[in-house]
Amino acid sequence: MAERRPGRTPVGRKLAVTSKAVGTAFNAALAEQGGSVPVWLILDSLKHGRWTTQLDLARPLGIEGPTLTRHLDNLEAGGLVVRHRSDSDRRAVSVELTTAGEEAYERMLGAVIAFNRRLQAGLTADELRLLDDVLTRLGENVRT
Amino acid sequence: MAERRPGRTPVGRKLAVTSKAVGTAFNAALAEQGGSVPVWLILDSLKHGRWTTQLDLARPLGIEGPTLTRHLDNLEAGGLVVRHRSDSDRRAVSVELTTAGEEAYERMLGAVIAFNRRLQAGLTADELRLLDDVLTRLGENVRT
DNA sequence: TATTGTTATACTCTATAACTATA
DNA sequence: TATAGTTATAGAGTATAACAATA
Repeated sequence: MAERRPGRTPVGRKLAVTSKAVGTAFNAALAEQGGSVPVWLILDSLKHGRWTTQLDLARPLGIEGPTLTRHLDNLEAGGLVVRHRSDSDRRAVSVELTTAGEEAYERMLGAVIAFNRRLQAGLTADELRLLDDVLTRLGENVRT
Repeated sequence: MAERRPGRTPVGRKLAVTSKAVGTAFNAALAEQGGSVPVWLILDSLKHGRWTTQLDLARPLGIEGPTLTRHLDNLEAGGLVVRHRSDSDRRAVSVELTTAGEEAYERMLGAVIAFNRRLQAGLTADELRLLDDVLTRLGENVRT
């Protein structure tokens, strides 16, 4: 069996456990504003218009089309977004935030900012930069 | 709306998206050996005997008692662990890996080692140390 | 009364396969 | 035939509340 150096957990295990803890806390912070992590990621993408087709939206978030459809169904039922088919290509669907959606987004944004402040407490700018860089490379390393 | 410096995503969002991608890939690697991330974490804890009561096992993994019970039910149904009540305290339950459980653990360990190698590709020892340290502090920052 | 663990129940997020409607 | 999106269906992981057994 592999020996472990004291204080060093295999990075995969560490990332799995930490990200679960952080994700759960992130979800809890968003739940107070009626949101969740995937919902926040979707609203944020809509807000910043970083996409064209729904698959282009889903892919970077690591979800498949039907999962996005389901989230959009819920958001639409909650009155946060509206969908209507495009005129130029009637297969395509345009999704927009409603006024209520914008307001919900802003509330969640407040929770996200507060959460990030708490999460980053005690970390230097250098450490945050390096964390960002390392996470990027980890993501690339597992991309199929 | 908050401006974003180029190349810098809020750490919460980055961690959420990256850990989802890494977690999905980790799960896929374990699934080839009949496992999953939570199952691996549980088997690994059993293997290293780092616990006494089931709650002591569940807590560090970020799950609640009933969730652990469910996983142990599945593991027992699959013949990987056996449970029997302790003689000294008949409320407590002792959980042990069977021979089949040990074998499954070893197969998963191979997958985990290979996965970690892939995950860490291109990262220096210094970067890994810092990542470990930073993840620890992030976990502490969200601990309730 | 407090603790250990289980049962009952239900929720969220997710995916694959098959489908509709366009193109 | 290919593409955009949805519907149908199913599964994994999780939690809260109530419970049983034991201390």
